[in-house]
Formats: sequence, C-alpha cells, structure tokens
Amino acid sequence: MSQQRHGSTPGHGAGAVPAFPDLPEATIARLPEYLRALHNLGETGADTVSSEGLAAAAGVNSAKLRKDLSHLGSYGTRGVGYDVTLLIEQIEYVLGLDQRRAVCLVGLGNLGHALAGYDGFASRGFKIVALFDADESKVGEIIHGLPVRHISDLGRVAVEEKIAIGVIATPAGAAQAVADVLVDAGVTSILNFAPCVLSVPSNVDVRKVDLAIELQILSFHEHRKASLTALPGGRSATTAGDQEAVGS
Amino acid sequence: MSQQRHGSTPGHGAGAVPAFPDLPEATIARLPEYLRALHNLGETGADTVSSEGLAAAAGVNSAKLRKDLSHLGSYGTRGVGYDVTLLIEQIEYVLGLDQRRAVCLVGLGNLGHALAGYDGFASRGFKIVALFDADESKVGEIIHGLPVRHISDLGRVAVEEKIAIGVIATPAGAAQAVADVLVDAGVTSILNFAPCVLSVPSNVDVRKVDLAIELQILSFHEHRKASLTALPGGRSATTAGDQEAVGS
DNA sequence: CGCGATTTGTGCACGCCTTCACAAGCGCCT
DNA sequence: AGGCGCTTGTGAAGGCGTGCACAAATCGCG
Ligand SMILES: NC(=O)c1ccc[n+]([C@@H]2O[C@H](COP(=O)([O-])OP(=O)(O)OC[C@H]3O[C@@H](n4cnc5c(N)ncnc54)[C@H](O)[C@@H]3O)[C@@H](O)[C@H]2O)c1
Ligand SMILES: NC(=O)c1ccc[n+]([C@@H]2O[C@H](COP(=O)([O-])OP(=O)(O)OC[C@H]3O[C@@H](n4cnc5c(N)ncnc54)[C@H](O)[C@@H]3O)[C@@H](O)[C@H]2O)c1
Repeated sequence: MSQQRHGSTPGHGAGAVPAFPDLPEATIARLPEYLRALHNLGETGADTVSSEGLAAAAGVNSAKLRKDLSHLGSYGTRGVGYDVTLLIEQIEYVLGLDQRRAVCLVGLGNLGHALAGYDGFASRGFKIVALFDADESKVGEIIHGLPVRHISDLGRVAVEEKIAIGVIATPAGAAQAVADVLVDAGVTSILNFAPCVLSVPSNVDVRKVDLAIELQILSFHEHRKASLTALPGGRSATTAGDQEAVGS
Repeated sequence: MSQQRHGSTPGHGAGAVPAFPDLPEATIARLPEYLRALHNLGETGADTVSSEGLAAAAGVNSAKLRKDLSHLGSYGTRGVGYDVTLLIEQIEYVLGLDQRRAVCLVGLGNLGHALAGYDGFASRGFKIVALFDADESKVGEIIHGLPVRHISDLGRVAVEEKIAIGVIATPAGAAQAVADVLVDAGVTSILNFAPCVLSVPSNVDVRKVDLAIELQILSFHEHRKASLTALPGGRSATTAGDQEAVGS
C-alpha cells in the first residue's frame, strides 16, 4: 500500500548538495513542454524570448509560465525576456537531463516494436539499452540494433547497465509481474502502457499511458457536445464546411 | 478550456434530453479507470463491490471514488455497495460509450501501425474506420484489414463514415496541418501523439500523449531521489557538476 | 543622464479538488 | 421486531493551482 507522506514544510536544513526546492507537481509536468518549445525557438535563431512568446509556443498562460520558471530561480531579465540557451540548460538540469538515463523496454509486441524504433528517446537524453520479452521465439531477434533478451536476464542486465527507467509494453495480465521484476532489479521509475494499476513500493514512481482512457474522455466530450447541440438547435446540419478561425 | 460556469444550481430548465450535470473534469478523467476496474471485477463473478474495493482496484482513495460516483447519481446501496452491472451501464452511458464512435488514424508509420493493430479500441466501444497517410507509397496498403487512403480523401470519408475522433500519429511538423484537415472535415475530438501544441477552434477537444514528457517527468524524480540519497549517506562523489546555489 | 517602454517576478484572491469524518440508510442476525 | 454492523453519500476544511494585477528592474534612446 503506497503510503503518502503529506509533508509540506520543506525542512531539510541547508543542503550542500542541491537538494531540490520542491517544485509543484503541476510545474514539473509543464517543464518538458517549455523545453520543447525552447528547442524549437532556438532552432529559429532566437536568442531571447518573452514569457508571452514562450507561453504561446507552449500553449499555456503567460502568468503561469512565469510563476513556473520563478520556482527554479530567476533566469530572466526584466524588460528583455529569457535567454533561450540559459533557460534550456537550467530546465534540463532540473529535470536531470544533463545525465543520460538508461531505459529498458519490456514486451516487444505491436507497441514495443514501435517504441524500440522511436528516435524521440535519444534526442531527449534517453537511451534504450535493453529489450526484454518472455516469448522464447522473440529472444535473440535484433530490433533496431538491439537484441531481445529473455525477461529472466533483466535482473542481471539492469544492474550492469544501471537501468533507471523501465517501460512496460506487455499485456495487462503480465504487467504486475514485470513491474515486480523491475523493482527487484532496482529500477525506480516505470512507464506503464498496460491498462492496469501497478502496485509498487513508495520509492518507485509509476506513470501510466492509457489510450483507451484518453479516447473515453474524448468520447464523453463528444457525448456532452451532442446533447448540448440537441437542445437549442434541433438538428444542426453540421456538414462542417467552415470553422471560425481561432488561431492567432 | 471552455468557460466554466461555477454554478451549483445548474440552471437548465428540465431538459428532456439528458443534458449533463457538469461533472468535474477530474472526475471524468477517472471514470474510465473505474470502468476498467468494474469490468475486471465483473469477470471474476462479483455482483456488487464496495467503494473500498473498487477504489483499491482503480488505485484511488475510496472517498474520492464515492464523491465521483455521487456526481452521477445514487447508484449504490448503503450497507451493500454498488451493483457492478448497473454501475458499468451508468458509467458507459455518461461517457457516451453506448454508441460506437468512429475513429480515424492519420499517419501510418512506426506508431500508426501499432495503433492500427491495437485491439484495445474495439473492445471499448471504438472502431477504427479509416486510415490516412500522405505518403503515396503507403496508400493502398492494407493494414489489419483496412486500406490506407490518401489524406486528401479525409474530408469526404470523414463525412461518409461520421468520424468523430481523429488520431494523429504523424511527425510533429505535419501535425498542425493534419489537425486543420480534421477540423475542416468536422471532426471535433483529436488525440495527438505528435510532440507539439495544436491550435484548434474552441469547440474541438484535443488530448495529447507525449512519451518524451512522461519520461522527462520520471527523470526529474530520479534526479530528485538521487539528490536526496546523496544527502544523508556519506560521500557525495560530486562527479557531476552539482553546484547551483539556490536561494538568496 | 534621465525617462519611458517593456517585461519579469510575485502578492493575493478565488475556485477546484482532495480528504476527513460522520449521519443516514440498508440488510442481516438474533 | 429490534439492534447492530456495514457502507454510502455529503458537509466542511484545507491544500493546491491558476490567473490577475502591479511593483520592481532593465534596456534603449534622446
Ligand atoms: N498496440 C498498441 O497500439 C497499444 C496502444 C496502447 C496500449 N497498448 C497496450 O500495450 C500493451 C502491449 O500491446 P501490444 O499490442 O504490443 O501487445 P502484444 O500482444 O502485441 O505484445 C505483448 C508482448 O509482451 C510479451 N510478453 C507477454 N508476457 C510477458 C512477460 N511476462 N514478460 C515479458 N514480456 C511479455 C509478449 O511476448 C509480446 O511480445 C498492452 O497492454 C496493450 O493494452 C497497446
Ligand atoms: N514511434 C513511437 O514509438 C512514438 C512514440 C511516441 C510518439 N511518437 C510520435 O508519433 C509520431 C509518429 O511517429 P512514428 O515513429 O510513427 O513516425 P514515422 O515517421 O514512422 O511515421 C510518420 C507517418 O506519417 C506520415 N505523414 C507525414 N506527413 C503526413 C501528412 N501531412 N499527412 C498524413 N500523413 C503524414 C508519414 O508518411 C509516415 O507514414 C511522431 O510525431 C512521433 O514523435 C512516436
């Protein structure tokens, strides 16, 4: 049972080592978005960027962005904006992206294959160092330059390769077992694509990506929108020719 | 997002059509999880389930679950729990899953192939009815029983097939253009896998799935955990450049 | 050198969400 | 029939996150 210690009041006394100011979780979730926007801006040759401009590129409110950035210190210049390169460095440092993190992928079916070939990992500081599957017929296969190993080797390889993050792309029925293996191997972060809840020790972080949930949320909004248009209009043709332009 | 009318007292005058009570967004996001847990429970033969039990299966607090469910009416029995079948029906109704929603998938590369073959769609009330790509060499290819069509056919097909949800699995550079095409075709819900922000009219809902963001959030927590264990335990190797004096 | 234009950083208020705690309701057992 | 244990539904409190609005800071220019 994951205990949640609600300790606010950051009591750690004067850490010599950075010892993070505890950033709001919501802020952390947005930092990667800012980072991506900054990289895009950097490629267009921009040296500095205003909170307004960056906020637009990241799709958020500018006040929110400023507050987020203020949590990690003052790296902007009033009257000018933020130095793109400096801000990139800072955010990458906070997110721990200055050191490359080793990732392993478990389950090389449909989805696993796609993930293994995804270049979006390496370009953002992550490196897939090992692939695992339980299916003997898949073990040994080379996928995008990496051999598929048997899940029973995970414990050994994880230590050797200092794997920090495990990605689960197995059927839901196997996910908990895989998570247990990962945890036993010392992996402390898990990204789970299987539609199920994982129970792990409190020191392990789990994030979940569930397609079906996303679709169902969209479905709800479709349902809601349909019931709204049904009320006033009677039947609105919705042949959907033109949309009012919203962009800016 | 859309305008939030804070009203308790939802003023719609006795809608003949359901006309939704406005559920909190946070609740909506959890309903699919409850639904999945309920289906699992149903398969084990359970007739009823307590809030405690369902909450555990869905990985949430039981009070939160009760409050969530209370928003859609009283479908539980005090002293007993919730009727599994009835609750499933209710949640599916609220989410609009009683009617099958047509989905189209744009971009049949690495990821698109995996998505096209995913059976988790159909099993939850969604049906992929069309595949689109801009690459002529891919057009005509049959993937899991469906032909790949050219993106220029999207407008016509979307109307014919009454497509409600579009899934974007193209590179980021093409995503906005694809979104525009979808919007023009009358699609009002988009699930975006490309790492970029989309700008769409306010009546269109967009949800984003971004792997890199998930990994970076995990990376942050790894970083934090590492800096914490560095404090009490003895020698901080300082191999990495940790300086960063925060604070005044 | 000073002034105005610009933009950051933040105090503050407000609303949403979570969580606790408990009364009301229900069924079962005696 | 009555009491008792169990569970739901909800009022209330507190925490968190958001967004406004503005003072402080900086630059460019005359
Ligand atoms: N395919 C998709 O587009 C998609 C999308 C979203 C979510 N998902 C989810 O991702 C997961 C994988 O989907 P998929 O379509 O790739 O399934 P799949 O059946 O194609 O692949 C699953 C893989 O996991 C392996 N596996 C099974 N048990 C294992 C174990 N104990 N240890 C290690 N490996 C094991 C299998 O050998 C197989 O290679 C599922 O949970 C699915 O719901 C898939
Ligand atoms: N592969 C993964 O595991 C993965 C994971 C997460 C996110 N993503 C993201 O998903 C997207 C697709 O990834 P991928 O690996 O499948 O890329 P990919 O290059 O393999 O496939 C992209 C497909 O989109 C098609 N396309 C390009 N422009 C188009 C247009 N204007 N209209 C229609 N189709 C067009 C291409 O022809 C190609 O088939 C990318 O944005 C990527 O960042 C991929």
